Amino acid sequence: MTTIEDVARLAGLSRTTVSRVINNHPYVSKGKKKQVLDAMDKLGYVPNSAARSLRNQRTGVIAVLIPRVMNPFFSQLIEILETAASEKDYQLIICQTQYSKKKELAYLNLLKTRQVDGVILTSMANEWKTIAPFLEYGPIILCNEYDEQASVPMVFIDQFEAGYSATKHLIEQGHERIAYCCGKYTSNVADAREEGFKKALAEANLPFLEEYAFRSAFQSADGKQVFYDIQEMIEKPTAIFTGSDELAAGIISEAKKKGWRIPEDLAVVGFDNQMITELMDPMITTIHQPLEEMGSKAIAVILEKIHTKNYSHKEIHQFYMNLIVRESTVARKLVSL
Amino acid sequence: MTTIEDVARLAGLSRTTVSRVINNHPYVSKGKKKQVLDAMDKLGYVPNSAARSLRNQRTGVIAVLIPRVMNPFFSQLIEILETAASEKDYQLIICQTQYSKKKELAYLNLLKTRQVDGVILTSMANEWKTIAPFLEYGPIILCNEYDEQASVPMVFIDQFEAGYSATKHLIEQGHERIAYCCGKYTSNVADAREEGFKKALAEANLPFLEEYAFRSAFQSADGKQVFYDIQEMIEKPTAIFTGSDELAAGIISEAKKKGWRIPEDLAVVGFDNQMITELMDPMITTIHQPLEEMGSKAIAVILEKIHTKNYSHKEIHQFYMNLIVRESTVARKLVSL
DNA sequence: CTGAAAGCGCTAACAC
DNA sequence: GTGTTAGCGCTTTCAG
Repeated sequence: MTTIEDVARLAGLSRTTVSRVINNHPYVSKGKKKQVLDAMDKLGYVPNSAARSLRNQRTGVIAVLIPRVMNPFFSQLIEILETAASEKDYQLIICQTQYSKKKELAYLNLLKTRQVDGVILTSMANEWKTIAPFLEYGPIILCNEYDEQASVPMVFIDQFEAGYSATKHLIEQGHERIAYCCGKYTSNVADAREEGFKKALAEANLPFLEEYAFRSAFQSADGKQVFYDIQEMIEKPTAIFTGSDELAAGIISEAKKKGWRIPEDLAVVGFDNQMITELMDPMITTIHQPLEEMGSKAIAVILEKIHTKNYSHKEIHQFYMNLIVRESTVARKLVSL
Repeated sequence: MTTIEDVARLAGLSRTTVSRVINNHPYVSKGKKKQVLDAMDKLGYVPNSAARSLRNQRTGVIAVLIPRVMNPFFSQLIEILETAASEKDYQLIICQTQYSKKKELAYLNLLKTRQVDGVILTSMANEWKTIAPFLEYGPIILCNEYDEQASVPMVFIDQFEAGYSATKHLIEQGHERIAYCCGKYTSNVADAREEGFKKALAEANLPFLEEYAFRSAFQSADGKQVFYDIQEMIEKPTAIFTGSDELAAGIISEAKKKGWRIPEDLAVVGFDNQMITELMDPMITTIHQPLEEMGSKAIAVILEKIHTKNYSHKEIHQFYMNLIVRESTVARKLVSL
């Protein structure tokens, strides 16, 4: 392993001067700078990052805690965060919590061990008061999550509005029996959606029926089950609002296999505007989130926190979504193209 | 920040003893061990990982180089690798190369800077001879990729057989004009598939037609374009072998929109057995890879390399895939359930 | 069984 | 402009 010492020796200069060149400090004469650069080049020298971290008390790494990488929504978020971070010369380390409180805490420990400069939580398994103590060791921000209690920056979309506008759209199509189907993992997120859903119903004087509420559906496989449950009902809903596109796709796919027509027999709204919404037949009406903007904002915000070292400060960065109407809610001939 | 020194002071012992407790060394008396543990507990002490890395010359981190996180195949692979690594107390850092040679090299530098103990390449943008020099700094293995030249462990499936069996299946359905559609990014992978494809054709005395070969299609959007190209042909293929399920889904979705019947007008084979194969209508015939096994093997192999420090040694760990026949190649009533 | 001391590779006062 | 030196927090000889 070649060290700064080797470079200094070969260049006939001190470690300090070499260090100054590495870090682009001023006050190094042109000639010596070149000597250093040449020596570094000849030796193929690269600074040891553990030594730098130890010395500088910073790592250049940010941890992103994510429930599951395979969830397309989250993998898209990772991609965006990674791109934004790498522009700022920060590495991301991806940590899968699998919705486990224990794993989440284990990964928050990265902050304590100084393995990372900050943590981005994209979902919260623990309560805020359990997480708060980690703020002593570095910044934590929420991206795609909201918590009333949390005293940190939060980047998220208005889930209430999302639930509201999707439901309103269904009501405008003449539906009166509308089911609600949304996983409860991102706790507060799901709650806000449900509030929006309820508000739209209330405005139209429609009742919220508990038997039409499915609150533990996450993936496409769960969508299948939801469809079976609906199929068993005496008085079936004619439309359903779902918390993710895969869920919607699962319901649609299974419904079609059983001979249901979409949207005539069941109108379905997805969430996230993933690729699959345009591949399915019918194409899925969904909610589009401005993920790119959210991702860039999240990185900008956490870097700012890292630099200012003021971690405990509530900040709201709210974004707006929009409804994209496709065939799964509006009979094909009526879709505006 | 609380250090080992603080713990030692509070426990009334030396740093050495504390270190011994942390690292579970023998020869620490029960009483003193308890004193140390109590002090650590009281201070909420956690060892600084940069200091440990510097001292131990190991980081406990492995880099996974991946073209794009959003590609469901790769995100599935990440999930599996992450799970396997975390069982062994290793962190994964996910690096998106975006198929760029430059980015790939930049990330290989993590090995030089000692930020990671090893690198898993899931795809190669550069030639092996460009990558080889990095072996001086730590182990590199290929997972899901193969290279004749590479002198390192390689974990992959028999892509030749995959291409062969999928094509043979199409031929058995009576097809004589079969198109080939596979992105070329994972260079050797695609080549092997193509060889298998050609062999199956040759065995059936069918010609390989260059105009039926699409070699730069990756995502579902590319699938659309491929379909348009096919639509323009005078003599259209009646079946198509594709390199990914999204590609297949893109083709099917677009074909249906133009009124084609699948598989009657065009039979389609996907690759990877992703979720989407069962959501589409028709469900997609595809190739299933034993990804779990590959991922576990990859982690086991790289950990072994990290420990033995013998990096330059070719090892073949080949896995077998199997064809899953669904509706996109066999008319619905004939699918065996 | 326990501790003193050296040093992993790097950077930043501080002197000159 | 440049060099000397003192650590960052940890582990590991080596000596007792």
